[in-house]
Amino acid sequence: VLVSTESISALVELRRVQPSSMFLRGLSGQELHQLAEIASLKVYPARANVFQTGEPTKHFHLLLAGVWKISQEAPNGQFINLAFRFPGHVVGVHSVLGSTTYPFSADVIAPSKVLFWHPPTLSTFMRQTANLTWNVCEILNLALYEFCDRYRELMTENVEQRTAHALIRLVEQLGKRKGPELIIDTPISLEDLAGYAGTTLFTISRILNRWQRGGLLRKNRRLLIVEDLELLKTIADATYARPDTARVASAGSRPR
Amino acid sequence: VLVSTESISALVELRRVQPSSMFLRGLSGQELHQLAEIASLKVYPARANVFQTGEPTKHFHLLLAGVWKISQEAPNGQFINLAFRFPGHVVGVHSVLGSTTYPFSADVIAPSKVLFWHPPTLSTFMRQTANLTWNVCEILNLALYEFCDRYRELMTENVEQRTAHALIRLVEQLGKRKGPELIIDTPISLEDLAGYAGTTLFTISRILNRWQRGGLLRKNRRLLIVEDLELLKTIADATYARPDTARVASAGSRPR
DNA sequence: CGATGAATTGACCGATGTCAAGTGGCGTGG
DNA sequence: CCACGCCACTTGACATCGGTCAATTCATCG
Repeated sequence: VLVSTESISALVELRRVQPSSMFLRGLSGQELHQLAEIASLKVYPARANVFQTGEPTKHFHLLLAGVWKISQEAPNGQFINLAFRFPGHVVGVHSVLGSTTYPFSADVIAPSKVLFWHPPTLSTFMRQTANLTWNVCEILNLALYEFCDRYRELMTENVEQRTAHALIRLVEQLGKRKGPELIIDTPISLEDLAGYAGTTLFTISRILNRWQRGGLLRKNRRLLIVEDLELLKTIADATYARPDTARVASAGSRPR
Repeated sequence: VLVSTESISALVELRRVQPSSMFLRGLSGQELHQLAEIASLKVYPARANVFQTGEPTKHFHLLLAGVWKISQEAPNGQFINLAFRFPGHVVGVHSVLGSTTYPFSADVIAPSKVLFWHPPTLSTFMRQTANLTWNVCEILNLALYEFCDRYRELMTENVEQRTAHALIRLVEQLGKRKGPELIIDTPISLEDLAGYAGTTLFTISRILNRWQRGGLLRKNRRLLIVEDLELLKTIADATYARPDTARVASAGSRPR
């Protein structure tokens, strides 16, 4: 049989990300092979736009390397970051379930490599592959959990707590451990962070600087180093009974 | 073969709700029959609690009649309504995906009838029934869409718009058309509404009364009648450029 | 008809968004 | 290699939405 070089490298990539991908969990070598045959490979530079809200759905993506930002623009122009996507994650699940336009935009934050599929083709394959359908169920279920959590946080927590939660989520996904420190070397703008935490870049700026003065983290334009994850978690869960004033990291901030 | 009376009535109920249930869409008579055999039937009175956050997962539910409220309590005691559930909806999808505790509470708002399944049993059946797994995928996908929308709304819209959206969602599900009016005869407390719109019962009270004075709706303790759905939608989508003052339904409200 | 819980209304105020005016680091082009 | 300009970020002043609490009023049910 004919086997294209593209499907060979696709197979190599699939094997490589399988351990870190819910999408590929439990698939047999045979199934990976079939997936690879209908996949294509592509590379994106940083800052590229992959697709925009409202565009007709062209592809289902599996991220192999890099970081993507999934966002929406509100009618008033404000930007909301629904999620960040990392290697092993999929983007555009809705496409295989019959949705014909993208309900959000995807932008490349760190140079990326992806496999992508033609939705109807993948959809057909999924229907024959019980494992794959099940995996998609689990992915959606997990995403739903996360959104419920973030919805509740947005509704009940103050900006500082939400920012802490946002940072924790980020650190868990792309923080590189180095002794007691966690390093994020993907340059995420304050605006992106704000859109993720549900606030404005002004407020984020104030909070991060306050935390920096308090020794919770260090940062510059392209690096963010969390020095005290425990304190961050304390702030995030600060279950103060009521409109409390004793803010953990505010102690010793600016005099007035 | 032996067929219990319970599984017979379960089958009758399954046939009845099938047209309005995403969960049962496309299932064959044979499959419905098998589902019925492993199902149980139960009735709940209004105000009953079905399960609480954190309880071990006992059942997967399919609502046949009535209305349920799915909620969480925030650490500070505030109540959040994640969703209302109506006939044809399922509750506790996470249980068949291996989750062992309920991440939310379910309470009965209007007297209800449900079919329920033992999660591992249903899980096994689902794995053999591609259609069912696919349906669950679509349900989860839709729920995810809704939460993304509500997340964005919570982040970008003011309370009046969010309240409008909440009311629209309610009316679409349980509004009974009567001429130009839409009647909601399920008594939903202001507190429940507040938890659904992401605000407090005080603010909800003020907004509903303002709308009532503006002729958008009428209400009493147990009935809510939307008289002008179009206006409601206008308020919900009010895409005013910036902190605008010309609020649609505020015109002609209280003198001060 | 009284008790109970739900809803109303007012007064207050604080967290956080908005806007304006810097500041500084980085990359590009001369 | 330096200088310029740009863009991301910072910081302050201010306004305001909507949450909090307290005091009533209202309906419904026994």
